[in-house]
Amino acid sequence: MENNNLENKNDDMCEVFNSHDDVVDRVKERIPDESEFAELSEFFKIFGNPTRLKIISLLSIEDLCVCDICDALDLNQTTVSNQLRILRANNIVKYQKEGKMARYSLTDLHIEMIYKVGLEHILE
Amino acid sequence: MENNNLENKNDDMCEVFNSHDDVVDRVKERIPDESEFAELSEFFKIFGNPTRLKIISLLSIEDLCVCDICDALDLNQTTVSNQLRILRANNIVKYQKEGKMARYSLTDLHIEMIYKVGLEHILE
DNA sequence: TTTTCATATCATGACATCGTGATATGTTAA
DNA sequence: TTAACATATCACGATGTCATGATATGAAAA
Repeated sequence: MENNNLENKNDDMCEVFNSHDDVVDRVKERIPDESEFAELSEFFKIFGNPTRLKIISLLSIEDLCVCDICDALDLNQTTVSNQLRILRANNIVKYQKEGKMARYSLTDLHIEMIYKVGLEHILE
Repeated sequence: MENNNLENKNDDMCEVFNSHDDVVDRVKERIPDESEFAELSEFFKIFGNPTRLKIISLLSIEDLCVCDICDALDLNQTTVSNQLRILRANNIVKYQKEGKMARYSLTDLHIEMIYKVGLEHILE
């Protein structure tokens, strides 16, 4: 079917090599589905903000309470709290209450890996 | 200086343990500077879009020309070309011209690693 | 109880990003 | 040449995200 040289696609691009249909069919089978790309892009969006990256960076060194994060980054409490909420909602940080304090930490090693590989990439 | 019990910070948070000043000083020293966070967040922003992730996903399987990407993802050419430009500008894909075609590939293994660790994270 | 402190949530205006139509560029074929 | 094709760029309206001020919650101290 794919080498039928009169069989056309909807659009009119790239008919130069008819092997392309094979390539396209082959790679289409091997990628995740729509909903996984949606979820994954939401996940990576979280890393796309300097404030959140700073928080991730701090927590990759040690667990901290909200006020220490504010202090270390010189950011106001609303900003930090809002970003922590987003980080929490996306399963990137977790926390435990200790009296009136909330001690935050990274959810798992994936987070640290992604952060570090990214940093390596831009520094090379 | 940091244990002076009358020395206050600008805001009035978290004076419960005076050990916190030490913690803050310690972690502050170990994080990248402002410009690196800015650059890194721009880098990760690129992963925060499903269309770009799909392109990255395809190219992690094999190198492809623009029209094959359009075809495999069922996206119009403008969309793909625009996203490829962004991917190129952020050093995530590279390409070589072959006649009128442009064959795209991932810049390096960092990209594939980040993509795959992210996928692993959301699938667990 | 009242106050203070640590943190969370809500609302909002400034700004960024998305997909896409229109159009340009550059290459090959006729 | 001219036509067809593969790809790139521009412009723009719709939508999303950001930091922050105002305010709420809830725990411990007074």
